Amino acid sequence: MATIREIAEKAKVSPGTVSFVLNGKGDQMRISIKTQEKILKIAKDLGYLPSISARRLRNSEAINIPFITILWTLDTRASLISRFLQGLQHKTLFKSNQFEILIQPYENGKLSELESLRTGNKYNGAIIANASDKDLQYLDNANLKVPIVLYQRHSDKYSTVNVDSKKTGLDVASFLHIKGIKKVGMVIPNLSSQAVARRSQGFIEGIETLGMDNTIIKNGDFSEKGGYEAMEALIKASYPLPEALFFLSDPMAVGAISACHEYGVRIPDDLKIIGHDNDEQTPFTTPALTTVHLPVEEMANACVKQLMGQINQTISTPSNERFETKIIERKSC
Amino acid sequence: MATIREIAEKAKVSPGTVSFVLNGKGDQMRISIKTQEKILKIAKDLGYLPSISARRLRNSEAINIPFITILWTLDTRASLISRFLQGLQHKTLFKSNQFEILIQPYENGKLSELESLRTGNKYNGAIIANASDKDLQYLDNANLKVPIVLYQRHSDKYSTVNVDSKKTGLDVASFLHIKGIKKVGMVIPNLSSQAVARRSQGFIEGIETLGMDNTIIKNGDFSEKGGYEAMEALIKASYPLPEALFFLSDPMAVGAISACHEYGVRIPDDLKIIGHDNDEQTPFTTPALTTVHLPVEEMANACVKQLMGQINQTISTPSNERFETKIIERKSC
DNA sequence: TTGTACGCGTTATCAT
DNA sequence: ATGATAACGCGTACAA
Repeated sequence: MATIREIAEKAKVSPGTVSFVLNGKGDQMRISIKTQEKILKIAKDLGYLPSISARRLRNSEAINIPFITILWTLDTRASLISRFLQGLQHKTLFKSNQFEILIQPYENGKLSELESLRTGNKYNGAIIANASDKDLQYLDNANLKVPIVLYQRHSDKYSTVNVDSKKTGLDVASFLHIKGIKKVGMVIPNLSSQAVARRSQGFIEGIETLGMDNTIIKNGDFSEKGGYEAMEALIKASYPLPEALFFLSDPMAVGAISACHEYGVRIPDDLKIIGHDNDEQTPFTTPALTTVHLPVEEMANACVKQLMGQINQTISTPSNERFETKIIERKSC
Repeated sequence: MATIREIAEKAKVSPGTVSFVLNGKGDQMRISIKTQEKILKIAKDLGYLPSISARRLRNSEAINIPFITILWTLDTRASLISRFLQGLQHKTLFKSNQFEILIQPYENGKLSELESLRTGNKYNGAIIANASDKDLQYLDNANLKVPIVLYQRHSDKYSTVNVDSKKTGLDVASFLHIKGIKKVGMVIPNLSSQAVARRSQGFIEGIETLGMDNTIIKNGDFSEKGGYEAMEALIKASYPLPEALFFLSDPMAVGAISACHEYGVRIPDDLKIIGHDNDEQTPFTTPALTTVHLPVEEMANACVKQLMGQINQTISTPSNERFETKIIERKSC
């Protein structure tokens, strides 16, 4: 709140003197001890906070490096952000110092409350990681000042980096069909997500086209715990288990495997399980988890490249970059 | 690189006009279409990048909010950063908008190359997540302009948020001793980390004091893969397995469990396993992993609070805040 | 020690 | 109808 000029006024010295003292150059500039102490005390009393913006503005003999922000919701799966950042580590994107990364959390559905997207006074571009349908609707009507890239979402207005989630669902259905499976199920985390919705839709469509039986289970939590509880409920229910279950996130599948061990359900003999994401831990479950590889790291890279292109004005029309998912067959299915 | 004034010069208009046009207020301000197009073209040709610093400086009728940066090495375990950020989500730290989070990666051992710690022109304070011994040595002699907090490290010069890693090692040794175990082993990731070194040291000391046998295995990788490979090598070696193994990270323990299943080593009957961190997945391994709970989330909070205190100048002397680890007993040991 | 110009974008006031 | 001028925000550094 307090500025150097305010401090200068109170201390009856010039702004320059205050700057020198606060930067530890007091002795070097031969400012008297008394003055220095006075200045330091006033700064402390006023809770002086140096303005980074002013410093940057002034000191930037260096180049003006763009700020990129990652907008992610507080309920985003933890592993996403870490894989996302890991993706940026490679390809020397980070090391090249072409941009700075800012993390901006926001509440699901409240993207509209983020003034900074409209004023553009916090970053040069934004990657929006997990927009809910409500947020997407806001974006469709909004007039933003900064370029954005949507991760794992579709849009006609903005650039996106995405996979064909519907195709993924179809692929999984087909994968199960080829194995001769007739009765299948899907466990869906209970959240408003375009990707999850399309994946489910594709799966259901595939199931129906291929003439298989389907059970859908909704569960509130995409974590290990959610998967465990969904699996437990299924086991305890009176009707028999399907032959295979598709979990829409790997942590859920991991939780489910645990529940199966607990209740004596053998995988893959009694029940086959397939997850989604190809998280780092999945080759090491018992049995190793068959899952859908989501190229998060590559997509993270693509997001940054897209965004940098827009920021540098070398890209002007929104593009939809699409990556391929791939089923990684291991032991669980 | 290019500024509004440069564009103005080339377009033979005033800076204000350029600003209006680039912000989409051209029509509103009744700037002629031709002028607008000219300005936009020049801006594009020059690759104009708005200076966020200048915007912030100008627009901040709002308060000056401190920037906090998280300095993390490119080889930091991925789960750390995600649990760290998760920790900040709670306690409404994030939501309160008291600060902004910047992510700054750096190469292990090259903290000294980060100019921003000395110039203070990028952030008001830094949390250093995984300083190597070399980095700590640099910090000990350095004269920084911004306050810092060290996570999981000890220092007499700076504030730290830490656990007693040596005590953790002792605790684990004692825990195993109480179970009547005589022959134990420890699998250590091969990296220069104060925390890992102290944990090992405590464990070895405990083992010796309690008169147990010890085997130490060094492995290059703290991931699931590293644990799997270490375990595989142990199983294939000619000498018999110890009764219990202490893995210095949970992912390693998860990998080891997988290897045990693969080779028919029964846990906990043939071999007991204890991990470290209490990562989210550990209750869901088979058998559930006994591990040491590291309160990452609480520590993350403490880091921010410490740092904010220093930034606001309400805290001036470095403090060492210490948290407790706790053994979470499950089925694997 | 002081005075002051500077870095850059914004915007209210003023001028054809 | 079209646009110019200049003050401002805040810390820094050079000349005096």
